Amino acid sequence: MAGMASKVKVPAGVDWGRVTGFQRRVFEALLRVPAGRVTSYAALARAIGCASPRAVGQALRRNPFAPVVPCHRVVTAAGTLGGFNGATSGPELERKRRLLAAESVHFSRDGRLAEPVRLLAVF
DNA sequence: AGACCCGGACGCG
DNA sequence: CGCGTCCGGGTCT
Repeated sequence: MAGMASKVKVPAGVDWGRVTGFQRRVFEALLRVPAGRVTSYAALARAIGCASPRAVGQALRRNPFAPVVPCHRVVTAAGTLGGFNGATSGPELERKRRLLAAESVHFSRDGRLAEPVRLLAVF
């Protein structure tokens, strides 16, 4: 029985044929993170058995299904925003912050997650 | 084959 | 506590 690990329904418009196997694993795992919660690159990597959080960031950067595949729900393990759409600061990051704010995920003035409890270490 | 990348852990000052 | 350093896996050229 292949693909039984996840019960998450694949949203319309998402075509796994357009991405690599690794990207698919990342995206499928990410689809389990609900609005109002976030996860980290490291946690996401762990969830799919990958030792390189950076490789996950790489996959998310090239996410062709945003925002259906919610790559904006991935922050750094330290609770800072991380990157978005190839940028680690500037307007793009502001966009990411606003997407999260719309899901009741807020950041303090020091740039860290206001409510760390919202970060799923495992999922 | 080489460079690049949306991170993270660790070591030091 | 804040920095520098190295490691890591995957993808693009």
